[in-house]
Amino acid sequence: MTSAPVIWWIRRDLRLDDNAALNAAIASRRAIIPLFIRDALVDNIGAAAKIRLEEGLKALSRSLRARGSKLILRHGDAESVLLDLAKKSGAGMVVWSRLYLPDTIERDRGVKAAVQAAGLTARSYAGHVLFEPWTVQTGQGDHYKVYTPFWKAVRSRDVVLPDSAPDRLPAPEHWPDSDTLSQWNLAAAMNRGAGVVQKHIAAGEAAAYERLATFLDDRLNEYGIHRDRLDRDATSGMSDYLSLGEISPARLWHAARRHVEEGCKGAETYLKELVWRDFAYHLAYHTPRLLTDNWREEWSDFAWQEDQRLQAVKAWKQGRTGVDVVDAAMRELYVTGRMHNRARMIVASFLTKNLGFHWKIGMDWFGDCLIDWDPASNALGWQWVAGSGPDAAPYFRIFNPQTQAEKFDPDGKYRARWLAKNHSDPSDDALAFYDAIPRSWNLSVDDDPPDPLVDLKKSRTDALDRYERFRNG
DNA sequence: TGCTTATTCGA
DNA sequence: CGAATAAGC
Repeated sequence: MTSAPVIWWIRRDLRLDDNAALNAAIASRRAIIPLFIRDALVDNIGAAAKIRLEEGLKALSRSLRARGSKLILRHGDAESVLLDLAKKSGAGMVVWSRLYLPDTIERDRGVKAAVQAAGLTARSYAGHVLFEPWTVQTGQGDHYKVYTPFWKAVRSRDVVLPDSAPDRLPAPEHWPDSDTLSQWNLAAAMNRGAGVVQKHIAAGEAAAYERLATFLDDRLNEYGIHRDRLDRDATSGMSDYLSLGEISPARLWHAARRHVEEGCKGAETYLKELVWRDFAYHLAYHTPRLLTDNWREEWSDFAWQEDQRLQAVKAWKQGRTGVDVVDAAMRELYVTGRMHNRARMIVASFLTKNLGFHWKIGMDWFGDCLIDWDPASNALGWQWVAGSGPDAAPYFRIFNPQTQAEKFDPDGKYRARWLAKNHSDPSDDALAFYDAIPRSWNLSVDDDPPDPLVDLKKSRTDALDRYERFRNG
């Protein structure tokens, strides 16, 4: 290859399959320099997400090597890194997959302008979502604010059929310098046993497809029935792969659509869940305050609990609320970096309703602990539960954790798995929590089980009273 | 993608 | 008298 190389700027598309930016680079018949930049936006992600990113980068790096290529790592301001690398490598073009959150849009706009001003070609491509936010509109030309009409608007749409991964990526004559992952030490952000979370991660495209195949073969048919069960492995498990783009939503869409056509019962339900992710991006794009503030602006008057009860927040984070299903879920989060979707709703309702704390407190904790961290989905989820978001229920919904546990963990298996209490022989997972926590928490497996932080009945009526006061101004 | 209370149903 | 159902939040 003698012509100027093209830089494939990798951000949240750690995949070779179905990657329009990569395919454009290949179509250009130039040498490709795969580049990941650790910039301020990367530095800002949570501790668990950083560990997950490190594992994802390792997997991508291996996969690139197997195809005669190499992952180049650089840190610093994206614009300067790109311009510097382009200059030193003689690259004439930069390609990337588009992202849709305000901070990434702002960064990418600046980068595109700077790259073009330097005389290079900059091209961006779709792929992180199924439907780019500006492509879904109501009859009035507005954006959708309620899920069901959004779903109806997109359910029959065509999604471009994914391209498969290239066998080889043309390499440049000289590889530019690269940082190393050990230099970056992304795990250092975690002030606790990173190894515990790491053990639960299976990063990379190959792992994603393995999990997907199992899901499609063994679980999709019953997905509609079992997906809410805390005590079963009945969910897709695709969220962390989607978060880093190790699998494309289009790939999942087509897999599920094929199963719908084959009469698979749960496939439609799964498609709906996949489209919720798009809906979240869509709303975050059109109303960015979704990510940081109450989507319903009148909620700024809501009387959240004040700081004097922060002990309760601490207990929530540490899985010591004394409400078993809540504590089990919070420990699952801390140990694995994941939490069952149904459990996310239960703990969110408990924090925002029973304890009365602002949803942002919970969202920030999720941001620090989740390996599948996705700002749009999380903001939508937390605001949906709190009641401050779009598509809210016409009533003030308060989950009863006890009822939820009986419905979705009828034999108590989920609770027993994550809680050591009342068991002479606690599970490995329950014990792992004590390896994962920082010493400063000062907790021991021999501690007495905590008393319930609040009475469920009273905290419910208190929450309803707060809501009534808010509604009546 | 809920919960509670009141009411009806059916043994 | 417990289970199913309906209404209202």
